[in-house]
Amino acid sequence: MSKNLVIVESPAKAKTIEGYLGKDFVVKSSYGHIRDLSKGNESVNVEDGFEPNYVVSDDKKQLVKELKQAAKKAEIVWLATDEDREGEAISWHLAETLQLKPEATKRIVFSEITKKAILKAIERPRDVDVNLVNAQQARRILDRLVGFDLSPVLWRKIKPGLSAGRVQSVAVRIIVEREREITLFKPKADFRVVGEFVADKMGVKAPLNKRFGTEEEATAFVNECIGAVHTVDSIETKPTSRKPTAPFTTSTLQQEASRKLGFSVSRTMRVAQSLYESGLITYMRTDSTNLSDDAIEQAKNFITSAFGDHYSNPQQYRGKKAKGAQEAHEAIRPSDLTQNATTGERDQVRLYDLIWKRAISSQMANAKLENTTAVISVSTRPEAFMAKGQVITFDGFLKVYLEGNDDDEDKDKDKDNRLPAMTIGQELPRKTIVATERFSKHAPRFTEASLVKRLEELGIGRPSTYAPTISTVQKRGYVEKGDRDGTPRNFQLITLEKETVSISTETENTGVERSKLFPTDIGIVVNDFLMQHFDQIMDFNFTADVEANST
DNA sequence: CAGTGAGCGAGCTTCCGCTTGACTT
Repeated sequence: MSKNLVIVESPAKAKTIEGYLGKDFVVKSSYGHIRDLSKGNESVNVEDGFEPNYVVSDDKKQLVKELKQAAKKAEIVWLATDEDREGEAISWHLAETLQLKPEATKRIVFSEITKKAILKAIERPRDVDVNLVNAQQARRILDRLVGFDLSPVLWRKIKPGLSAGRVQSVAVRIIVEREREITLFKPKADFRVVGEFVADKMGVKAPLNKRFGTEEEATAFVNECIGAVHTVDSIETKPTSRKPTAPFTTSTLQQEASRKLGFSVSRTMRVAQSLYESGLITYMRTDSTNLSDDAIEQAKNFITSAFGDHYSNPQQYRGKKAKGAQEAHEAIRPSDLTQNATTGERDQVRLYDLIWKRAISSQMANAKLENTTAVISVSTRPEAFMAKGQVITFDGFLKVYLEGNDDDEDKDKDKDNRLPAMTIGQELPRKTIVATERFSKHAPRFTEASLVKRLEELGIGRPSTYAPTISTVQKRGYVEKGDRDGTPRNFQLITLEKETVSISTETENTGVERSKLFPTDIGIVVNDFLMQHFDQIMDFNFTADVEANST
C-alpha cells in the first residue's frame, strides 16, 4: 500500500499530480467542499457564539467514506487543497471529518501545477492556518445569516420563492440603478464638424478642434468657410507604443469571450471546463494573471522561433490585481503553449484559440506606432481641422492578438491609417465641410460579462460564483437578458460643398440593445424594499469587506 | 345523496463558495 495520500480539490488536478509524484503517492480529490452548514435553523447557534453545525452532504458521504479508508492506510496525509481562504477551510474540514492525526498530517500549497512546484511544496509542509479557516467560517456564517434572514422577509412581504443575499442583491442593485440613470438621462446635442480635403490626390478627413453647442453657431462657422483658404499649419509625428494585455483570469476570459465570440458567461465556463478536463488548459477559475516559469520559458521559445527574437518580451503581470484577489492558481493559459490550435467542437476550438492568443501575446513585445497630426487652418476662422494618421512601425504583439472593446466608436483605434504626404504651408483644396448634430449617449446597459467586470472591480463574488450569480438573478426573475429595437431620431446636417451651404434633416436609429440586462418589475420592487429596510447590506463596501477583511 | 367550494393548516422556498457529474430538455 502507498505510504502517502495527497488530497486536492479537483480530480483533473489529482491525475496530473499523481504523474509527478511516483508510486509512493496516491492522489485523491475532495471535489470541493465536503461539509457545509446544515440546512435548517439549527445550522448557526446565534445564542452561543455563532457556533456552526456542519454536516457532510448526502452526495459526499460515499466520497468521505473512501477518503477515510485511504487515510487509514496512509502513513502521511498531505492536505494539498488550494492556497486560498476556501482551500484552507477544506483542509480543516478534511482533517476534522477524516479524523486525521495531527502528527501524520501535513498541509502543502502550490499555485501552479508543475513538477518543480509540487516537489518544492512537499519539501515545505506547514500546519493548517487557523486564522484563515476562521475567516472562511465567518464569511460562510455571515452569508447564511444574511441570506436566510432576508429571503423569508421577501416571501412574506412580496412573493414566495424569492431570495436575497450579500452578492446577488448587490448585483441586482447595480442593474436597477443603471436603469434609473438611463431613464433620467437627457441627451445633449452638439455639432461636430469634419472637413474633407485633398492632398497628394487622396482624400483626408479631419475633425475640427471645436464642437458647437447650437445649430446657429455651427451654421455660422460653415457659412464663414465659404471661400476660405485651408493651409497646413503644422505636422507633428509622435512615436507611441501599445502594451499587450495580461493573460486571462476568469473574469477577463468571460468578458472577452462575450465580446469576440458572443458567449454567455455560463457557456464560456462550460467550454473552459471541457478544455480543462481534456488537459488542454490550466484551471479556469482563477483571479491571478501569473504564469509559471515553465510557461514563460515555453512562450519565449515559441515566439522566438515563430516570429523572431525581437517579438519576445517575457514578463509577469503584477500590480493590477483585482480587489480581494487570492491568486491560488495560475492565469488561464494553454497547458502546452506550443500547441497553437486544438480540434474538436467548434466552441472549444474558438475558446482555445482565444486563450492561446491571449497567453502568447502577453509574452510578446510592445507594438510601436507613429501618430501624426496635421493642423489644417481656416483663413476666416481661428479654429483648425486636425487630421490624424497612425502608422504601425512594429506590430509586436498585435501580430497575434488585440483585445476587444466594449465601445463601438473605438473600433479603428489600432488600424493602420496613414496620412497622405503634406508639407507645411501647403494649401489644400477642400471637398466638403459637414457639421453633424450628435447626441450624447447614456451609460451603457450591462451585459452579463460587463456586470461580472463591475462585480470584480467592487470585490464582490469569486471566480467560481460569477456565472452562478448571473444565472441566479435571472432565474429569480429580477433581471432579464433581452434585446431592444432602436427608435428613430432626427438630426441636422449642415453641408458645405462647392461653396454652397445646405441644411438637411436625417434620421438615425438610436438605442439598439443586444443581449443586455434589464431589471424586471419584481427586481425593482425587491431592490427598493431591500434598500429601504436593509441599506447596510446593500452597501457595496459592506459586501466587499466581508471578502477583503477575511484574508 | 353526491359533488362542490370555502376555509384552514402544513410544508416548502432561501445564502455563498468550492468541486463535478447526473439528471432533463
